[in-house]
Amino acid sequence: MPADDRRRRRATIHDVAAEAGLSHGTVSRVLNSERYVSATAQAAVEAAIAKVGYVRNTAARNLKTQQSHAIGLVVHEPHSLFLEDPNIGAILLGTNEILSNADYQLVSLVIDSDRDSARVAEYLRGGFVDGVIIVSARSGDPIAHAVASIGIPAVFVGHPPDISGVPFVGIDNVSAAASITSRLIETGRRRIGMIASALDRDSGQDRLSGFRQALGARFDSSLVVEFPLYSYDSGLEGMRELLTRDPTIDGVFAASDAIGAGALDALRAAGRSVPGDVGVVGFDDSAWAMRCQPPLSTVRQPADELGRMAARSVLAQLKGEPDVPEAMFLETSIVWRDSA
Amino acid sequence: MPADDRRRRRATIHDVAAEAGLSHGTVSRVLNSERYVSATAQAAVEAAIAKVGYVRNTAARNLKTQQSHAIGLVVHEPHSLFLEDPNIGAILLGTNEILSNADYQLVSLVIDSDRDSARVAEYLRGGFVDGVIIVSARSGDPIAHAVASIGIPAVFVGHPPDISGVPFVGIDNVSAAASITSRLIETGRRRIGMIASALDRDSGQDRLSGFRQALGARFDSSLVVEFPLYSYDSGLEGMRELLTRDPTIDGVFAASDAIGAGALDALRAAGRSVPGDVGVVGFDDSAWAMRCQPPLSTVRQPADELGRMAARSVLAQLKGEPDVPEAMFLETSIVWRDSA
DNA sequence: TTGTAGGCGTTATCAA
DNA sequence: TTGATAACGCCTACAA
Repeated sequence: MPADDRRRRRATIHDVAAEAGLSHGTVSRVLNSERYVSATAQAAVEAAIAKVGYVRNTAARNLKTQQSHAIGLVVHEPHSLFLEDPNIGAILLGTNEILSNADYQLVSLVIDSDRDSARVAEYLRGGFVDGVIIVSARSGDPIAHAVASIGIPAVFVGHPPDISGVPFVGIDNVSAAASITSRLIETGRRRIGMIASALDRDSGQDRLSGFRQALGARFDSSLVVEFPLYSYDSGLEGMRELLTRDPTIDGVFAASDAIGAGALDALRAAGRSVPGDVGVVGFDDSAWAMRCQPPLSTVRQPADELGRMAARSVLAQLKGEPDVPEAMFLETSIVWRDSA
Repeated sequence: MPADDRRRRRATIHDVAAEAGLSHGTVSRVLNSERYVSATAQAAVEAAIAKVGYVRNTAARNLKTQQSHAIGLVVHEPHSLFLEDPNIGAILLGTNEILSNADYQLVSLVIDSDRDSARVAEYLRGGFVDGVIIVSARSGDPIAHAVASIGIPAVFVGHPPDISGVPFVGIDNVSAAASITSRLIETGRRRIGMIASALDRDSGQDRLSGFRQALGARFDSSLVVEFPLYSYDSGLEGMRELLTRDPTIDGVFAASDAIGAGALDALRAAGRSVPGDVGVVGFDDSAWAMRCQPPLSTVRQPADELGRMAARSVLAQLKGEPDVPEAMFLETSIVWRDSA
């Protein structure tokens, strides 16, 4: 193929207009499928577009319309967890699906430091995106507050405890946690502990609440250990600690599957059998759960659908739809495997 | 906060100019840190920018400069694997780090179907990105060919066997595979098989070549099974097949850790001990490897650095640097754990 | 060293 | 139903 082909100027609306023998105004109307275009004009324009290989110049469109046609996905998570957390990937994919069908571009913004935080806040303020989806915000999260104050269309996937007025989608962590804890009780466990985590987020708080609620009077705060991150290491260390506090412990609710996997390994190292000596349950139904020995009983959360809902919500806000619901909960279910 | 604050028009270069008592030409020069700006002007402009809260309008800039200041990251991988493959996330993070420091926006483009393929090709052709990084392309990949023909600055992370002339970064899969296979031999395994995968990619092909090369005359093609995907299920099924073909098999090279994890589970189900009866090694040093029972000996590949290198390469091409190397290899190392 | 003016490719208003 | 025409905010010759 000839080298000069590569550098050929991109076709504009004017080229299309010339080719079709019409004005660029008409071409623009066809492009935006407005009313008042004759069938003849329509056909001529379409043919011309194909002929000259026209594709719309986004920069020009964005400049004129004052919109970026992009939506930001803010993930506030240390890099290592970004890779480990199965929900984030699924949310990303679900979001991307809806957005790209609606001709919006998804821009991922990963925050891993305070510097990133400032950079992203500036980015949002700069109008680089028309809307924003915020995943796993914590209380006191600067981005969450920036968003609330900028007044840009936004939606939280899981909401930070200290913000209101911004729509969010999520699951009912309290009842899901209560429900899986109950089954630990029903299978006869007497001394049930929890490895709690991410208490600066609603998910972390609510899972702890649900646990407490299910146990009622039998709740024993000395059987709860807390860690900042939903990670394997938290599970490893947490389980060791729990074993020290009460060697007779026979049931554990891990706040995430990664934690559950760590707990399982700590238990094995301590010579306890699962589910024989100790029953363990997790949360997420991530790849972790399937891979553990034994496979983990856990709560399944529809992360991809969460992403889709979030995307639909921003889109609705962008279109100025009147009744965008502020809270949307999706159903969870329990997957019963071998660990309890 | 007053509601009208939210809708206040964004400051432009003109506002800054007015505030600073200069022309917008000068302001623009400061913004682009050009020569010929007096220290006085510089200071005045900077103060004015802070005062009016100016942030540059990307659309206008892009329209004028005919550049998008965005780089596409094309990931050609089914959604399910996108979530499982640890390398992809790490590549993404590495890429993002370099790009955002250089004031470029990373746009992730996930391809999961032929329709996506066409959409993305169109996207690239449309000038939505100034350059593109392509991960895990296969031979015959339409995107890879589109990129080559469009002539847009590009780089492959791992290169498709049938394209040349486009720079790529990668690891030496052949020698890494040969090296880990050798250690299987050195530890006394006699009947060594391989669960190969992704033979339509250089990584898959090369790992098989390395395996074959290490075994030399002892290579036995009946001990090689092939699967399209680097997945846990491939490992499960592949190991079962291998066991059927030769029950005396005592060594296995899994083309990825996910495959290795599957193989381990199949072995356990078949009542074989690892590393007692059978030695197993993987590839990637992903989270899978650590979590297996027993932990997997494997090849460590620096995925994040691969991402950084790729990003630097497109940036260099964009700047028109003369000697952008066409092939860049990064070192791998072997992580010896318990599975062999 | 600074100011002025023109145009990047759209969309959108207004006449025709 | 269509065609002119004027912005959108910025960069960049060129003139001063």
